[in-house]
Formats: sequence, C-alpha cells, structure tokens
Amino acid sequence: MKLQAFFPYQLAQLAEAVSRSVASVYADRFGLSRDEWRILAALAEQGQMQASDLVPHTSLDKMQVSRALGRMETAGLILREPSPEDARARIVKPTTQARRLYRKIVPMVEEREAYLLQALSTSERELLLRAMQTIRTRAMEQDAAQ
Amino acid sequence: MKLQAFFPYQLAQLAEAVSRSVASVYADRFGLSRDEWRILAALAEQGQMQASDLVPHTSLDKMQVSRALGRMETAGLILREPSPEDARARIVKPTTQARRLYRKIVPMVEEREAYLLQALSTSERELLLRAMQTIRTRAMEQDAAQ
DNA sequence: CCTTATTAGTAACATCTGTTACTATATGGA
DNA sequence: TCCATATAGTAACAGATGTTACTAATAAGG
Repeated sequence: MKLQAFFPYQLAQLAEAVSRSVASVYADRFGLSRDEWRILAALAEQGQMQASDLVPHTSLDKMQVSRALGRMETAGLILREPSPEDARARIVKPTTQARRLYRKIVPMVEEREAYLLQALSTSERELLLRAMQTIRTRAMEQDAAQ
Repeated sequence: MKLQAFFPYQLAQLAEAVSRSVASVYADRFGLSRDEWRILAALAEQGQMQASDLVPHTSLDKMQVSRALGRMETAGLILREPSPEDARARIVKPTTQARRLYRKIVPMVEEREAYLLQALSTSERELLLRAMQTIRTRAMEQDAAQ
C-alpha cells in the first residue's frame, strides 16, 4: 500500500492545509482559536443561545464549548446571563465587540474560501461538495453502528 | 455567513469522520496512534531509513516522529541501530512483528477506504482526487509566501 | 409527590502536543 | 585549519485536550 495514495491520508493533508490557511485569518490576525471562531460564527448567525445548543451548531463537544466560552468571556466577546427557563443553563450573548469582530473577519475568510475553490468550475465544485457529503455519511455510518 | 456551508468547516468535518473511521481499524483493534500507523506504513513500504527521512514520508514533524519511534521501540515494532554514515543519526528498522502487523492491517484499511469511495463512480473519484490536489496546492501557496 | 434518571455545565486529573532550546555531529567556506 | 552554520535527535517545559466524575437542576414515571 502506498501511504501517499491512501485516501484518508490525502484527505488529512488537505484538511490540515485548508485549516491552516483559514486559521491564518482568524488566528494569526485576531487571536481566535478554531473553537472560538466557530462559536463566534454560530452566535453571530443564530443569535444568543445556551452552551448546550452550541454543541450541535459547532460540532464541538461540551467541554470544548465550555473552555472556549471561558476564554471568550475573559476576552470580552461574550456575556453569560442566567436562563429564566432553566436554572442550570446560562444564556450566551455575543458582545458588540464580538459582532464587530465577526463582521471584520467574514469577508476575509470568505475571500480565502473563494480563492481555494476558484480553480474549480461550478459543476466541479458541486460534485466535490456532494462527494464530500456522501463520503462523510458513509464514514459516520460505521461508528453509529456501535 | 453560514458556518454549516463554509467549505473549510465541511472539510474538517469530513476529515474527522474519515480519520475516525480508519482509526477504528488501526487504533481500536491494534493500539496504534495515527503517527505510529504512518511510520509503520512508511517503513513497510520503503524499508529502513533514518528518522529525519520519515518526516517527509509521513508528513509528521520531527518531534512527532521521535515520540512515535520511542513508543514503537518499547512496543517491539522497530529497532534503531547507529548509522555508519552519520553518528548523529540512527537507522530505523521495522521488526518482523511490525511487518506482520502491517500485513494484517493493510487489507482492512483498504477495505474501509474502498467502502468510503464506493458510492462514487470512477470518474467522480478521479475528479475528487484532482480537486483535492488542486485545492491543497492553493492552500499551501499562501503560507509558503511567508 | 417522590425517587430515579437525565441534563447543563465545570473541576480535576492524566495525557498529549507544540515550542524552545540543547547536545552532538557534520558541512562549508575563508 | 578554524570558525560559522546547519542538521539529527531529544529533553524539558508550558499549554492544550480528552476523560471521568461531580454538583445542581430538571424531567419522567409510578
């Protein structure tokens, strides 16, 4: 078997390169971790929600969310208020600063995304995204089987 | 911006799902980490080499290689002998046990790989791989620019 | 109600990982 | 030859991450 030709290996390489490329926007320039960036995006898109709702929106686990929120609170990016509906939960709200930061980052990462996909035609892009979805479903089937 | 539709996010999800799926073979069943698996594959394919040569063959950095080799030596998967050509380096050789393990794992991960790609036609698969290569090149351009 | 199970969130510990820097050896000019 | 620079490999520290388990609060069934 040739490792270099092994699909999961190639995919890991690609994902790492792309992740690094996008992180150079939100991490290097704005000091956000990937998890913080995801949470920022989810809150800016969806508005306030409690931490447990961030889990499905960001594909992070609850500990990653809890830690990222702690850092973001310190950095003044979020506020946490008691939930009137559930005394265990707290409502997470992005601050004005967070919204401003998000609006600053979005065009930059979108440009980066566009650049990466620019070499493909529209139909190639569509096929790529469909293939990714298909493969992901298959990959997840297996561990859902446990 | 919709996080769920953001290409780097989707790609990270896919890579994680695929990685998990393949790791369920070499990790859960044989106790290998991803790094150890890559080194095992490189050594089984290419034969003996020194640690620094494993770096380009596995896309790991030298510290990851050093640590994985330490564990693999303990586990009886490799031997390290002084290099006659360079007193700083040591030649890394897979043991018989390692080769046996590798031959056992290969068909299993290949089957898993085949399953993942089975839903695509040959031409779709080719396009996917080409697109992956193209995008990776673009993603790496940027940080090579520093 | 009441007791059992579940959920939200975090603490605490162990492990893993990234980074820096160090030792030993090798290489490449002046 | 000698000094500056580079390379192979690892140690050591700091910070990140995964796991377990805990507290507080809610839900669910008898």
